[in-house]
Amino acid sequence: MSSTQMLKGIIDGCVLAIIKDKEVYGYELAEKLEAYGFESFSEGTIYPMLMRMQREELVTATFKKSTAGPRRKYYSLTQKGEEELQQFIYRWKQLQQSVNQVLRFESDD
Amino acid sequence: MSSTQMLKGIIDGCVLAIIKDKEVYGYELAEKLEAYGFESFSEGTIYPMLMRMQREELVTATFKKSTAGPRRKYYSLTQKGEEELQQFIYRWKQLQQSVNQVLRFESDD
DNA sequence: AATATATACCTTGCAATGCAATATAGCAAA
DNA sequence: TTTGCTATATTGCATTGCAAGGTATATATT
Repeated sequence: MSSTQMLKGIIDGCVLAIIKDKEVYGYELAEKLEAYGFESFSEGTIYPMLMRMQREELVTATFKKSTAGPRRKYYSLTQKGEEELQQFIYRWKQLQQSVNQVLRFESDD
Repeated sequence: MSSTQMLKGIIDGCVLAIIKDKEVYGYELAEKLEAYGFESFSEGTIYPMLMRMQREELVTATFKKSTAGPRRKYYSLTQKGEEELQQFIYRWKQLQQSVNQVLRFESDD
């Protein structure tokens, strides 16, 4: 079992939360996630995910010029994206509760 | 994003924790997981997972007779399985911390 | 005996998604 | 020009959750 498997589906919610706070572009997002302690984040994860979210209308995107390199694609949350985020938060709370309950009796030994 | 995607890789650790507490058979495991609040658990998930764990030598299995149906395949944790469980717990704690930080919960657990 | 019900394990085929590797390109400084 | 950082995108693969379907055992009911 790799660490990456644990992330499946969970990153999505975290990305939505970050975007809600402030519009971001992909490259920036990868750096933020790493700062939050999510290890080993590659562009092969970030960009397909953002494009999928755009396709699902959870986010919108606009290109803006950069003074330090090629243009950046900034993502913002849609109403649908906000709703998805709320649902994620609910599910995350439930998951935490269930997992911690299972692990609790294990640590009682 | 479905609820099932969030489970990827996380169920494994929970199953190891349950098995460590007491040897279980697949059918029983499914019921326990449901009791812990993990919804929608099918045998199409449980059995392939247990067989994979056996292949990876995280668990051992022995058949025992049942008085209420066909024989049961009981699973126990190996040393390797215990080590895997400890690693899962560590990763789970880290994941919780990262996600909760992103979501701006204050995690005291 | 035949049928129904609950228990119990397994397989097939599919869908979702994280990610390494790779490609392309803008911009600035040496 | 070359180097290096910035920035987006694509391809192909591996993993794994799960619905659907199959097989088999034991007990109770008809």
